[in-house]
Amino acid sequence: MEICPSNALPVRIGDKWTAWVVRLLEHGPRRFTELRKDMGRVTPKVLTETLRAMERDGMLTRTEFDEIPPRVEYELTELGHSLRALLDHTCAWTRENLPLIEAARRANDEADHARTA
Amino acid sequence: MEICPSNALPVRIGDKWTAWVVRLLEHGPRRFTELRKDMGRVTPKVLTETLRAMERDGMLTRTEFDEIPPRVEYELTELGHSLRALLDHTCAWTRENLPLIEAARRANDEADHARTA
DNA sequence: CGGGATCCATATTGATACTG
DNA sequence: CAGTATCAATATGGATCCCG
Repeated sequence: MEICPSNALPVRIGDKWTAWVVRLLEHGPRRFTELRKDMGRVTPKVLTETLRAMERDGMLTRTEFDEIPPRVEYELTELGHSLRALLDHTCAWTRENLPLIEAARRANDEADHARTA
Repeated sequence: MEICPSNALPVRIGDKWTAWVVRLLEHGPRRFTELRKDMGRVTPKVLTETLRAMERDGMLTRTEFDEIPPRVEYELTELGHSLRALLDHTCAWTRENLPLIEAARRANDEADHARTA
């Protein structure tokens, strides 16, 4: 799945991994390890922190099943889905404008380099 | 001027002060000290960093006038104004949803507290 | 006036190892 | 499987002082 470049710049939803989690949950509940495997390199600690923060803010629910081996599922709430809509919007903006930003950056860096040289 | 609560949660545009700068420049160019005075407590170092980063990304222009005492003006570019539009959108989302987030937070914190007690 | 330079406090993220 | 615990690295922001 392609995550939009919003992770690169310049709009951030929550902390570093929040947007990613929203994307991975947008089509239904997922398990801890599924999330972990689909997100670049997240340590379990950081993923747990992210999920707990999102749960606290009402963005998702955590459901623990009483089985062995254990199973826990995370699912977006309505509020979480509303956040997804906002994410879509910022992704659209980023897709449209990131090339302009990168062009400006290249131009400015080149100018700086010319002045230094 | 009332800045929207997006500084609090959960969407961030650029670094900590970027959104603030966009707001302060949306009606025209401003000078360094004007910006500084209107933004809570920013040290000149951090404000300079913020402005330089935004300039590099093509969000604003920096114009130096050859006068004594020195005068420098910062002004949003078209790209900067487009960022302002995105900011408006995220502010609207936040205004709508922040109460829900805070309610969820209170509810969860209360539940945790009850479990601890 | 508009910063630059230096040093410091803290928040955020990651690495690694271990467990009910 | 789904985490927790501990420790370390780093990025960010701030304090303070100084200068052309």
